[in-house]
Amino acid sequence: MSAYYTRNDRLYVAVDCVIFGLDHGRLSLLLTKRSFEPEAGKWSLMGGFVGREESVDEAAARVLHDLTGIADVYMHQVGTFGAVDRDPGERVISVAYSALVNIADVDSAAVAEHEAHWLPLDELPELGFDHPMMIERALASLRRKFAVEPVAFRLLPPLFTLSQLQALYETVLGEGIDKRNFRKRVAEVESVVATDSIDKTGSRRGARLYRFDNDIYEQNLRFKI
Amino acid sequence: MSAYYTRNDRLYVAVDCVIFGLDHGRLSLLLTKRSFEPEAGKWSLMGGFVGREESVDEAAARVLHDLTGIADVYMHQVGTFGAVDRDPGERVISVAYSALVNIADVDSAAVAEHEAHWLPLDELPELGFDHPMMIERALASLRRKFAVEPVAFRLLPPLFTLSQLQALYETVLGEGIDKRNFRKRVAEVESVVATDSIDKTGSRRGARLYRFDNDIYEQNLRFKI
DNA sequence: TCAAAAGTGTTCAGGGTACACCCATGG
DNA sequence: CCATGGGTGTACCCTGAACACTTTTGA
Repeated sequence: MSAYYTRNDRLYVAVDCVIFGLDHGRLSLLLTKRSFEPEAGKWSLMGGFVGREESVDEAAARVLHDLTGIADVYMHQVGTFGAVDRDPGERVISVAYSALVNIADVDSAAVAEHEAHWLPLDELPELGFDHPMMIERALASLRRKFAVEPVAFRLLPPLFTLSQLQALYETVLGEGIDKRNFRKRVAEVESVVATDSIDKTGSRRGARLYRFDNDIYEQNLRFKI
Repeated sequence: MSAYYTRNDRLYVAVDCVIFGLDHGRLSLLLTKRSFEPEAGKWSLMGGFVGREESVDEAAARVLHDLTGIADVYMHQVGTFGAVDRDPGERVISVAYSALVNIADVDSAAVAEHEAHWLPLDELPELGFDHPMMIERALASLRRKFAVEPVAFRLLPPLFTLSQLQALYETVLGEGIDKRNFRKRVAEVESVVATDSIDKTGSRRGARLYRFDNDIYEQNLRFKI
């Protein structure tokens, strides 16, 4: 360990996870009720400190894994929040991450242990710290991603109906979509493939189930270059 | 000062600035040759540590101001780089910022004092740390911004020709643009206004000078809502 | 007079959007 | 038999891309 930098300050660095999931068709966040100071009693994003021996990305993955039991989750940085007074207790800089999970994969015991709950985005409670800002930014970047990458399928179960897919797009993009135009577009995407299964839970008639094929998606990507 | 977090590690937090400028028509970066360890002798982005009493954004603005003498520069976060071994000397987490400046505004004395130089993007020297990755990410986000916001004008002098503007777009987007189509598009943008001045330095015939009117831009924005 | 950059319109194709009705089934 | 969600095709418009020649003037 060298002394190049000894004149400078060391600061606490934390990560906070904005965890998106689709709960009964509603876009939701996994939030916990804080049981300790500061901001005890308020809802907040799940967070943790970055240790000396782990990268920031690793810290985020660790926090998410502790809470949900899932590894290898799709995460990306939303931004770093570094206002001097953002944490009333101490000077803490936080790197916010956004994560997309399929709710069925979540270990409900781990979630219960942390007193975490899925709360729909359009009915969020009051949140502590600068977490509302983080969520806003995460949502904005989610919208952008939706327009470019096939991230929707990370929120959906392996088999899904086109109505579920459309509803998800409508929620995230915040606007209605014409059913025929939507299906026309999906039909042109080879990586969304029809299966032989039918979902009978959503309607009397039953709806065909589709799956997302990542191999096909990546092949088509390569082809474009 | 409380003791909520005393069990956790404190880390050095730095900022690094990817400073874009247009030098003789070429998109360039302001880089310095490091005179001290670690990575002494290599070129690097201009950086500095975040102090306990300043926000991360403030630290970035301070570093940029020290080097260029400019305040109120357009900056935004590119991302946080937190690999454990990214700095060979110590554990340092760095938040990269991108800045767009008009080269004429730069205080050349301050720049010289820091042994900084404008180096064209397509002829970059070997850089230390993970700075190449930061530059790559900054460039990607610059391209995205160019497609959405009128950021080009932050790199150009107050008066510019359409050829200069087109050349800048071509450099940043990395592809040629048809002159007539480009001018047609610009003509539809009310915030780019023709002036009565003519630039005689670039051609025998002379080219009309244009300016960007931010008020008009913002009025049109409001109108769209 | 000529080199060098400035400036100027039209045509066409493809993608995006608007729009309304029949189908299958369980209760 | 009917309520409920599933599923399907067409016409039009508008944006984006391709494309080449004339103008001005300093040297």
